[in-house]
Amino acid sequence: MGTLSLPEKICANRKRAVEELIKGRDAAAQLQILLGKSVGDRGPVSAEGLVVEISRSFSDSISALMSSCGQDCEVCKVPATTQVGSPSCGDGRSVDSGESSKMPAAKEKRGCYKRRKSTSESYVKVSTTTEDGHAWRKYGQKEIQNAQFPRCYFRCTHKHDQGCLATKQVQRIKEAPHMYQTTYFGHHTCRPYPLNNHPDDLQNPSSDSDPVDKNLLCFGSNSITTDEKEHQHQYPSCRPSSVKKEYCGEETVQCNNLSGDLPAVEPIVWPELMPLESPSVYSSASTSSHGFDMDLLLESGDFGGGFHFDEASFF
DNA sequence: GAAATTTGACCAAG
DNA sequence: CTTGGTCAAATTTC
Repeated sequence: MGTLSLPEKICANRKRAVEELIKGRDAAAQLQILLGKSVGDRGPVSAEGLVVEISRSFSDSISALMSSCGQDCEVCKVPATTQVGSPSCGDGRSVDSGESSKMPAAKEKRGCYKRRKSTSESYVKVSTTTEDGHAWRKYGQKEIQNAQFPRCYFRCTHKHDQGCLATKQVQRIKEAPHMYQTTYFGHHTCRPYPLNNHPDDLQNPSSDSDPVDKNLLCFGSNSITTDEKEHQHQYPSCRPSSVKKEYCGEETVQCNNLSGDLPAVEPIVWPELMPLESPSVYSSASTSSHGFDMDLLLESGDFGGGFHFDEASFF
């Protein structure tokens, strides 16, 4: 250490990151294929092993990238374009007063908002459930081109009473209809529910807890540090008591209390997320390697319930 | 009656 | 022009 100049060190780290990402990608592709097979048809490679490999590769690459740039590294900053929580997104209403000048009377018109840029701060979670411990309110649904299932749009229930701008989009995955891809935008600034209000729960978010954190990879939002993520998910309620109707299902993964006795994998299913047509024919994995992109699939059911995903292996 | 969901319309981005 | 994200009135649920 110390023998390399800074540019050399950055280059080396970058190379390492690329290698790790490639491995991760390949492992993810294999896992994707595996998940498309029946349980008894897995061949020599176990899904469990692949997940571990994926996790390790991604965390290695992340750490490599993190270590290769200082805090001022431009690459690691949030894209300057859109920042969730800014007046231009989250809630489209509060949009862009400059542009509203061409609007008659702001509030009269519907759809007066600015569309979120794809580069805005977001992260994706793929799970058999859409439960995440927060209370959401559905505000829209849309048929998406080339998607078998409609996409549902949710915003934080506390948008109005607490001004929480968090939103999410839920879409069933065409290649795996029992899985949901949930894209989160913005941070929860609300205090969801005083359920069991353990002060520890509120003040010590690191108490491992967050079902989301354990399983998601953050993309696009390079600005979300671990601390921020912990803050943003500091209410790790795994219990449906905190949830409204939309959380009638069960948590299948990543609860802090899921030590062993996992519930049967039975995803929450909104009727509107049901297939528009029978998903009897899955697309071949080769056509969809981009569909999952970097999303990490973790389904407890595939791990026989005994597999505990260790956060430590992640970061 | 209040709160949540549904659904058609509106509008911006591409 | 097409597609996707959001709004808000109407409807449903509790």
